[in-house]
Amino acid sequence: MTSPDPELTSEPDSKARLRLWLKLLKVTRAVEADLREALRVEFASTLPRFDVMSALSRHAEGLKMSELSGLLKVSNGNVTGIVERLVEDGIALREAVPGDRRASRVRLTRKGAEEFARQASEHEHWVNELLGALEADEATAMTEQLDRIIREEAQ
Amino acid sequence: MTSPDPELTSEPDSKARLRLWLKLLKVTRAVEADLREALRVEFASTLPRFDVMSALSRHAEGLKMSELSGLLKVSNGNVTGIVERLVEDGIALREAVPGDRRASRVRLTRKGAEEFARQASEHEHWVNELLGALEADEATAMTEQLDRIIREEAQ
DNA sequence: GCTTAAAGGTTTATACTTGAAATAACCGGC
DNA sequence: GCCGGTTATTTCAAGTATAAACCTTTAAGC
Repeated sequence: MTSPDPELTSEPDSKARLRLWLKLLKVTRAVEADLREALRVEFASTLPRFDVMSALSRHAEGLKMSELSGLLKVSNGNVTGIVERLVEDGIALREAVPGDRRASRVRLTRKGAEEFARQASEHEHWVNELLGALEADEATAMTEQLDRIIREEAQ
Repeated sequence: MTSPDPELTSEPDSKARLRLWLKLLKVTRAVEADLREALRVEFASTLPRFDVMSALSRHAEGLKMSELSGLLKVSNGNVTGIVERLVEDGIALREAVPGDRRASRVRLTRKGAEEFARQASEHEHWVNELLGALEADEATAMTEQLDRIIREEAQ
């Protein structure tokens, strides 16, 4: 178990980070796939819809389209279609913004809020199972490390 | 800094895992967005194409469509379209599998292999910068923790 | 040989995603 | 009041993604 000769084995740190990236991608995709499947089976819904509903539920007063796309970090044109379908399904509604005829404010309907409450509860349960390999304190520590990546990038 | 009264503050572990999941998603999406942008600007390519090329480069003998979709964990019909475009661009080619007229084997052309070599080198460099907030040993430790999630899930 | 089941792929319908272009409304100065 | 630039949003084209239906081909029983 001696430390190997650095001259012979020194591997650039970039390899360790590359492996981490590939593993991050793998975990995220695997968990996403499970969540998507669960949403589909249990609620006949999708992950993007859940994400939009989640953002709206945290802002009962409603969000402008651009605020929504900003929060979710997706393109502007993207939310147009998702909100469109949510409105068709009676989950969300759009209201005019007084004083600005360009913008509209999106918020959950009562039905949408109730529906999200049900889904969010199940969602938390699913995530808890999927990430159950980590103890709560490990999860918290990893969250903080990941936060450093976010902050470094933001600059 | 005393430990708070558990009766009042005890928060289920599921909240810690949920926060971790949201952060995982945030980091992965942020890094993916940067990599996609870089691939687009530098090589006029996309992440899915890079992923397929990467898988093919690790299997010079070629891969069947189903092997490819299995490795990348994407749907079967998905790779059909991506490979189609790679073939159009002279990056990949399909050959018949002797003894099985259903299957075909996909592999990189010489041009494709050269192109991938260039892209992979840059890719590693980008990832190294994007995850630079973590030291190599931290990255390695996190990779192992993530691996536990994968293994638990696989059961 | 014939039937049936399974495997390998493509096609289809639908949804999500991006970046870029288009549309419309606002806002400042003049 | 008009002009030019900015802002809010939608539309568009192309690509990515899934699940489900479908078509061949292969393999297994009998």
